[in-house]
Amino acid sequence: MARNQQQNEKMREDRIKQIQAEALHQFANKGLFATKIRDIAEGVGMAQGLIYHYYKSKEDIYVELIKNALDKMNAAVLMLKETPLPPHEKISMAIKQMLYTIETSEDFTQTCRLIAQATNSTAIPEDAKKLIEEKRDLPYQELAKIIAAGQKEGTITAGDPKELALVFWTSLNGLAIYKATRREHTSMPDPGILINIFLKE
Amino acid sequence: MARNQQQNEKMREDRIKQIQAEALHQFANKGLFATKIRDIAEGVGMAQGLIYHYYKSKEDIYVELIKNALDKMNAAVLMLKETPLPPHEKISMAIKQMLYTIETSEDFTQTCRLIAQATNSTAIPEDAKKLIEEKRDLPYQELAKIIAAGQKEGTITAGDPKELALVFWTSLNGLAIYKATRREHTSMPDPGILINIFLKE
DNA sequence: TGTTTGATTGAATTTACAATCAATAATATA
DNA sequence: TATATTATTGATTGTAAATTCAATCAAACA
Repeated sequence: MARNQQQNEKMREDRIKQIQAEALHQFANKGLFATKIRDIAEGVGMAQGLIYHYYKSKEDIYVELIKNALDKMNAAVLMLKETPLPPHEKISMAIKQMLYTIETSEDFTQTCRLIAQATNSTAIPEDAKKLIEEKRDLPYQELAKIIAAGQKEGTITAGDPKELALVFWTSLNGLAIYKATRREHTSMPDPGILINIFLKE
Repeated sequence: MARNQQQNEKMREDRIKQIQAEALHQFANKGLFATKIRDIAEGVGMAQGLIYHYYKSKEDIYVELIKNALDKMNAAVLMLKETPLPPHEKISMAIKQMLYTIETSEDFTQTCRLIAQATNSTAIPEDAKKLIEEKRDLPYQELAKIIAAGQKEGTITAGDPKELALVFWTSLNGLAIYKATRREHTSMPDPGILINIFLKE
């Protein structure tokens, strides 16, 4: 009836991955509205029309990327949560890890950029808004829990855990965004600076 | 030859201020491309065509707003520089001041948002890119100088002044952006958390 | 070999919007 | 009052871009 099922699906998935990769790159750099379907198609090396064989619309691609980005971020936070380390070591590990990843992974900084753009604009698809609404608070919440646990142990600085978590996440996020726009010219600060905010010496 | 010069110019300036205020609001919320000239015109309560009596193009409005935003930000930093206080007090004053302004001034958070969006997109007018290139480094540089001076006096934490300045500015910026998208629901952290990063006790 | 299914193309269609423009209104000055 | 000047409107124009579509291609399988 049809060509080999597995091959077919593999091809389809490959194409979709290509489109996603190119779209992430374009959306992260230029945003939803300045990115043209033609740009994405050209980037992948296919005709514009073919994009619509795989996605219903530009917005659909965008929404899927937003979902993936938020999920990836939250998965990382949940992994941190599950790591069998005392709270203060979780915090210092997370800081080092994130700074290193910002430094080395363009994919990661672009993901941060995509989320930042979406979070800071009211002109995004309804579905994207819902996803952000649902998912953006998890990092703050989980970090606040870790911080509170560390405070009980006496290893983490005093202060409202939610406020500390807010500073933690916005700082690292801010650094990722900063880095994204100056790849070559900058490097991340010493993790010690940030670790100092949270750990008692 | 013409109607009273002063009155004419006053009217013109008022109109321009109206357009700027509305455009800042729209651009900050939706970005350059999602904002339509009609949106701005409707917001001010004028016909679309009239916008073009005051500005050559949508991009021109945008570039002017970017310029104003960067200049405002830099003026604040230069004022801090000139303030007759020892370095560590400048830093703690700046932190308190910025957190308070974020909390109370929507105009300020929107200005931060506008700059953030522009900085994070490659799809902005050439002129805007140039302005950003020229002007965005001043806060980092001036803060680094203040920090270095405080370190000499022994009142500010050790560490590369540039790195500390980077953390300072990205953190506060990150908080402004965060606040912009959640006006009612959040308040800023205790300034002490941030002050702790920079001052020796 | 012929049929079916999915991949692919690029031209055609449609829509949305920036920018222009001709016409009108309001006011100042001569 | 007549003229000049600027403000204002909203319809018109031109363009760019999203989406659709008819046609072709390639591979599997009967």
